[in-house]
Amino acid sequence: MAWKEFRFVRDGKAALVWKIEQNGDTYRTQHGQLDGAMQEYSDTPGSKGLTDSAAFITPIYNCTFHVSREIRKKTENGYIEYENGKPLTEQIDGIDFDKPLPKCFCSYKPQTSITDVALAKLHKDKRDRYSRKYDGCCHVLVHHTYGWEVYTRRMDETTSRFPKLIGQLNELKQFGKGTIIVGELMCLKPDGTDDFKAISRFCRSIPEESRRLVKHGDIHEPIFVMFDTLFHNGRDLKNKTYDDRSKLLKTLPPLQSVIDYEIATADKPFYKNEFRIVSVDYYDLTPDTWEAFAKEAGWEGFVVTDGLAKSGNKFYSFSGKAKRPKGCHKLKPEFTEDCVVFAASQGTGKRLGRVGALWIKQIDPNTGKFVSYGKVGSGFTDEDIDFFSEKVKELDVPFIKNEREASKIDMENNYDLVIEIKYSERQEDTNKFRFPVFLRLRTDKGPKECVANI
DNA sequence: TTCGGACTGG
DNA sequence: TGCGACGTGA
DNA sequence: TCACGTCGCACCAGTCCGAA
Repeated sequence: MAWKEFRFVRDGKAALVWKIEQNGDTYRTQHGQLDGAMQEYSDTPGSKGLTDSAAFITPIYNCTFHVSREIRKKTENGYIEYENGKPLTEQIDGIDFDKPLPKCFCSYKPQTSITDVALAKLHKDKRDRYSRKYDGCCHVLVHHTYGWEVYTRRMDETTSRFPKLIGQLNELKQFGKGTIIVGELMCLKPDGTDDFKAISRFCRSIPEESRRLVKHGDIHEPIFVMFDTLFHNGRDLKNKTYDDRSKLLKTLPPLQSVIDYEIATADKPFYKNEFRIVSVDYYDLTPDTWEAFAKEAGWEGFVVTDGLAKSGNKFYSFSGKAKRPKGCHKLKPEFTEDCVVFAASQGTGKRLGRVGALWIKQIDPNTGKFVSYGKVGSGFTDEDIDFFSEKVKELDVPFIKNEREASKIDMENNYDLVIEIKYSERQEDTNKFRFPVFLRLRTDKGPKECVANI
């Protein structure tokens, strides 16, 4: 079968090329820059469902499904199909407020970290601005020529979930047509910490169900916390400084000012009024104080931004992927703990035939017994993967696929395999790690020393 | 009723 | 959400 | 040589949907 070719043209840089070819039950992709070296990957998805059942899908049919899904993904990220070096359609590179935003539009994101040196310099120059980082769902508000619309981060139009929000947006005269605002949709617990579960449930349910959840009081009406303005009254703000842009946000009350903890009860909202559009909270912090402050409050962390930074071409993109401009960084407290490996999962793709992830357990301090706290698959180098693939073979560590198989394993049987991981927090009910990352092997520690810090 | 795949969001 | 691998170009 | 950009692979929790 012939290759299908797609390209993504960039300003002042070589175009990106992506090709895909299906051969029976296997497909290959190639990617790289135009006229540059290409990297190749291939996959054989295999069949799906039980043989002889109505749902059985042949390997070839399943492969075709995977291929069309890959093509859809690339198309949604702004790639255009090419034939004989000619584009079949036109690539999107601007915003038309008469139309819905394209799927490939994407706002910038903060960089995942900042070095101590860089942060110290920002502070010394008095350019560091600290805003709280929220744990909600990122959304984009757009004032089209035909009114306000709400979009998810992936540019799915979701306005019908937010009748109240739209009504309130229409009263904000400072944001005219041709405005794009990015922010976080939030639910709060009575103690003021972020309720990610609640907002997640609201955003994932079908719109009618979302509204029903609010009506029945299962979830409070979400609040929208603005953290930046990309376009204002038709003007692109990519060459404005952060301080300039934040003047717009400061025309709204910050989140903290609309909450009254005194009136909060388990089932009663604790907002001072009905208004659900606020600005981020700014804090007067320093490189030495932010971490303790965040841990004490139980918050995700902060975003530190250079007040004089301009984002330029990294302000937004039409590639479906967030750019990370200079001068905007996350500050997240980090936690590390030791865990015992009790099983492994088979890898796929480039980890095929090797270990994909390690299942980890710790001693629950309340019962003194070992409990599974999930698995870790990130943070491994290629050498680490080779090392652990050998090690699990040597120690005869079982391979398992899911939690059900994990529950059949005798947790009190220990392999002498202790690793240190870092994570951002533990999940609320299960105490499993959220975003676990492998750090290093601990040969100096024994299984009995791995007690969960909960 | 239960389970797994597809998908999304972090 | 996280990370590492890889190719490219300053 | 190193920074940057892109890609691919891994995590947990949740909803929806269809099949067993």
